[in-house]
Amino acid sequence: MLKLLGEYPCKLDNKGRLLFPAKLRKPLEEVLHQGLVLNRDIYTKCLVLYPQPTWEKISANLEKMNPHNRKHAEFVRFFLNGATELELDTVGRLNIPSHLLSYAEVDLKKNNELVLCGLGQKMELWNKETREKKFNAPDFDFMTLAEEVQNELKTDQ
Amino acid sequence: MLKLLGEYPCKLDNKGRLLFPAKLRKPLEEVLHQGLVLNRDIYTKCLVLYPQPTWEKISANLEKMNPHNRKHAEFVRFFLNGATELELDTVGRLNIPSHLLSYAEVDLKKNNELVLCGLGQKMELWNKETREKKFNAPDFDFMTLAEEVQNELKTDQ
DNA sequence: AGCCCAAGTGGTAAAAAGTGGTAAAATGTA
DNA sequence: TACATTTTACCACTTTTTACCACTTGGGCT
Repeated sequence: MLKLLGEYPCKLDNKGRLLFPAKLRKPLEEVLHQGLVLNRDIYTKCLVLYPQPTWEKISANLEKMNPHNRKHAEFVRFFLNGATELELDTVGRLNIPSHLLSYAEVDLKKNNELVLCGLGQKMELWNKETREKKFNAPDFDFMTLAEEVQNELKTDQ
Repeated sequence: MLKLLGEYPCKLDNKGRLLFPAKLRKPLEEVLHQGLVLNRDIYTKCLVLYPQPTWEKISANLEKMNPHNRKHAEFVRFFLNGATELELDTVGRLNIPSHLLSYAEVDLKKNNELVLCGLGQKMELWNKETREKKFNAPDFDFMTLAEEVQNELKTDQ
């Protein structure tokens, strides 16, 4: 069972390739040869990186959608459009398609600093700047969020 | 059953590694080989160090969250991002990621004195200075806090 | 078609950072 | 005081990262 945790700074080289952090390679050893799938995040301007086993669960869910329901079809279309299969090259670099980079607000000319974050079964890839802005934004109040979520959980039970 | 108690001063070496206090190693003997998880505290600028068994309880709660509820997703994102699995090296040192150090207001260049506190099933790691300021702050009134908490407990029951 | 340029790919070497360990100093204990 | 443990400071080694370089491929132009 994968449990990816933590934040890892990483950079793009001048050709737009991401050097995958060594520390994240270790917990992924088992599954890395099966490849990775990179996709847009649905709700925020970041990318999601799925190890193949996790991606398979996601796909399985998509299969359940009804292709004759227009909403469902539309969702699947959008969702699958961004997804790309990737592999680390021999040196441990990921070649990220430019349309995904731009979705994550990365402009190679301006900044090349990203953050890769573990989220259990998957990872998120953020533009460092975007991420910092998000967490430092005046309306981002983690404490209140935490309280609310905890209370919802309690009453759910 | 773990019951970690007490305050232990400790220091970072020049590489940012924390020398784990010998006195805390003993009560943890049983679980130390299973590893530790370090995370940001939700409500204050300190870090929380969970022995693996405690962390598992926490994770189990996170699993209950609904990934399609944006609030829940946001909470999980922020919470898991900070968490990192750690192990003591052969000499008993903990390698703390720099983004966690800075969350706890530790700047390696300026100060390297921390305090590790036992809190039953978990531990807290504080910047010594931050902690002293907190407890000495004029608006920190432990007696009143205690009264309030006790009363809330009574009415809850 | 042949040539040239640009972009993409794969790789290497040097620099930097991280890791593991040891020896000496300091502290605590019998 | 002498001993044992803990902590500090430092060193050497390994790994990771950075910055380059060179080769291939494909497209456009003459």
